[in-house]
Amino acid sequence: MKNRKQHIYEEAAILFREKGYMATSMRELAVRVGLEPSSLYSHIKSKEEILRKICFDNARRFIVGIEEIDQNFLTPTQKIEAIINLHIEVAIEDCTSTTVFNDEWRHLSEPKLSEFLKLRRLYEEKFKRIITEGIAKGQFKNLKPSTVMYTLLSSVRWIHYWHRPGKDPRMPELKKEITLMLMSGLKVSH
Amino acid sequence: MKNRKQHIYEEAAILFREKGYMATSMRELAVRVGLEPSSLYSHIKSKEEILRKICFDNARRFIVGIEEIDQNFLTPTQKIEAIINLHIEVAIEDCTSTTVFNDEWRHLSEPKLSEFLKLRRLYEEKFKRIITEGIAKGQFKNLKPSTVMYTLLSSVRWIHYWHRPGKDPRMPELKKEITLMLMSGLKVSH
DNA sequence: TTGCAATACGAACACTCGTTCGTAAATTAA
DNA sequence: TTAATTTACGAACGAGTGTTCGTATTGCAA
Repeated sequence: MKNRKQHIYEEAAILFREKGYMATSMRELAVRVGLEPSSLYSHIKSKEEILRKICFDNARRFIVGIEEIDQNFLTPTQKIEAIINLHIEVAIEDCTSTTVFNDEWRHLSEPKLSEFLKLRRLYEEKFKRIITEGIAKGQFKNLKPSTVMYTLLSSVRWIHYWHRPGKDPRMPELKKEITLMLMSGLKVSH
Repeated sequence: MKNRKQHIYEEAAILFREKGYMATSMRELAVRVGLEPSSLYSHIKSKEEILRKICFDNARRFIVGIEEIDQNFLTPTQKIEAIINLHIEVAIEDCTSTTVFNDEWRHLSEPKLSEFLKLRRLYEEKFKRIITEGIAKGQFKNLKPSTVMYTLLSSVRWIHYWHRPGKDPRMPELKKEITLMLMSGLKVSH
């Protein structure tokens, strides 16, 4: 039983995904980890601490991701394509915590909730700036940037939901198809 | 205070949307309705009954909607466009119950849960059949129908989340932009 | 081996949950 | 009016919640 702490986080992410944060009890989590409920608290401070870690780890991941993409010398088209691929990759590789990150963050309590929303707004601003640039350069259709962004961000959110953990050989194909569809919806038609 | 029952359903939908089904207590709902907790049970049988009504009313609405669209003499392109518009309209017109329908159905208990999932599968089959037809007729890109469907269904799901109840004059524009973006991602490029 | 820190446990606490029940008030029908 | 039905209430029940605490047990360094 090496690294119990991480084991707890992983099983919690699975449970939070399966039943939601609120419907998951610490007693249930304890069973999955193979401990008594009280023993969990030798490793973690609270239930919400688990949620916090999952949410902020994911937030950081996406912010680092978009910053790396943004500082490369790429066209707006290439940047958006890279961002879409980032979302697909994370959703497939770590679908449990992606679900939690997407759907359970609202159960964070203040002040962590505001902190999380601030990070998300930061990410969205970067995203929108790239879209605006693409429109200005005539590469993208002239649509409201926030509409484009929300539509793109939403459209990949079924993956983590439908995807089962484990390797799937059809992943590269899936990625290609989604990217093709979304990008040709975004780019100007000639 | 006419029609208390409906008032309860409406306030419940708002609360379920705000905090989620699990995080909403009957005592909280009672405050919103202006009753004591126990008095709620003069009108409803249980908390889950409320969730059931919201989920199945919405399911029916979409199934009726897609059937009406499907039996008209329309091209696959026109049908998918109509379905996308249906989703956008419902999301804007009744964003509270749409949120519940989308995110809280999993808290239904058996056998209602299976019943709900059966309805959803029915809807998805109809949806996929139209996509398959569109591909066969050379109107749509040759992509996996389920990938197309999930991407389309997901991509409109930010609306009910972001939209605030009440009339919004920018709605027709929003609808046009989303439809344009999604349809040009779906259709073959010439 | 001894000593110390990390880990595990059982019991229990304070609280919230959805719901029930007997009864009183309000509304409607006669 | 009276009689019957619907609606509202306060109190309470039983179950489940996250968490704490004192105390064992374990694993590891000296």
